[in-house]
Amino acid sequence: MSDSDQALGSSDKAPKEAVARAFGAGNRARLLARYFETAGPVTPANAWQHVYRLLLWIDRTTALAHCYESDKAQPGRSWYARSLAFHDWLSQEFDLVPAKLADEIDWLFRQAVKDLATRLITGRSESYERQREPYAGRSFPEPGEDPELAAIIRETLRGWLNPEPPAEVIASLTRRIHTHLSQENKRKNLVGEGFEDVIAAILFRLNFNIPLEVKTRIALHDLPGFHQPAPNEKIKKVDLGLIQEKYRTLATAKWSIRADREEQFMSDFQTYERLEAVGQDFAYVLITNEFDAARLRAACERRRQNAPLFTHVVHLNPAAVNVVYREAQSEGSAAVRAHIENGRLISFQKWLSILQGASSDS
DNA sequence: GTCTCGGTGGACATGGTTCC
DNA sequence: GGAACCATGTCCACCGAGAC
Repeated sequence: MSDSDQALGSSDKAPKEAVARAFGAGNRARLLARYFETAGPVTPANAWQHVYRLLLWIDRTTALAHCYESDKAQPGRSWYARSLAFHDWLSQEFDLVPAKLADEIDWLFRQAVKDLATRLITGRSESYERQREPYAGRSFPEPGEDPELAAIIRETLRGWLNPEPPAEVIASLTRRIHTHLSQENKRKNLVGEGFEDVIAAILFRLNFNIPLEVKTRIALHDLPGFHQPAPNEKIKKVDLGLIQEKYRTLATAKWSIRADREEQFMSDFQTYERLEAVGQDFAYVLITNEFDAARLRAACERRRQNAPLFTHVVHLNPAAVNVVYREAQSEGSAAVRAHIENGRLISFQKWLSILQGASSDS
């Protein structure tokens, strides 16, 4: 357990219902409440750090903070240099040596994985034993057994293993390796709705000149001033619905952006516009941690009729984007730098300050 | 002409939630 | 309990530009 784990009280025992869905909304809410109990004050200036401490992770293949797809970030490829720059910048921001950054981020996932491990240990003895009972005594392989991996382990460590470990020890080791690697696949679930939850948790802890109501994953028609959809029409949900007196902000939170998701932005907005019921403006905001210049540029420049599609395009920290592209000469990177400079791509801090009613930098 | 590299986007895997 | 849907990252193929 790292120092930060101890500081944040990770020894709390997870309730059964939370452990049953370690990555579900209930357990996320429980873990977030625990994190913020001891995480210190939340301000617009440090909000991005809380998001990174909770959600950002280390790419296992590069051992660097993740800022782009793993296959593009392998040593020798262009995003490896950018990942190094990002890792270096973040380590400095957190006042850490680069090797220690891993201990200070990814808190939510690491805690959820602990709860998942609890479930696996306690849950296997019941259903697992029942399922295997008809095949008992017939030499069926155990889950996680991997003869090829076992052979690699034996071959690599042959000179250091005397005597050679028993087969069941090697099998136990391969099972642990498989479990460790498969956990990474579960991260997607946490980064998805977890990003919305973390933003909401931060908003709950800030003060606003005009009181702010925050709703996550709310049906559009449950926000004030929007019609119900037609009976045969699917209910439209909003990642984050914010209400300040009569002003409504519909925010879409995407940790990263893909082309297919870009298409959704326009169709979502068209639905919001069509179902708007009171003839008043609403804000449409994109909050992201995307680093790809082309995707950020597209989000900044996308238009509907005669206006930008998004009222604000918000990046967790545009300074990190500048660091990543500091040596890039491409048209896309130049466009993104220009969008940061002219205020089209704003920081999470800036957006929170706008919501607080202090539109100047704070 | 061939190779390498960066950019792009479709297909897919995984797991949570909702609905029936 | 299962199907459908939604979220994400990864895998993979393709394309175009530039170097040789």
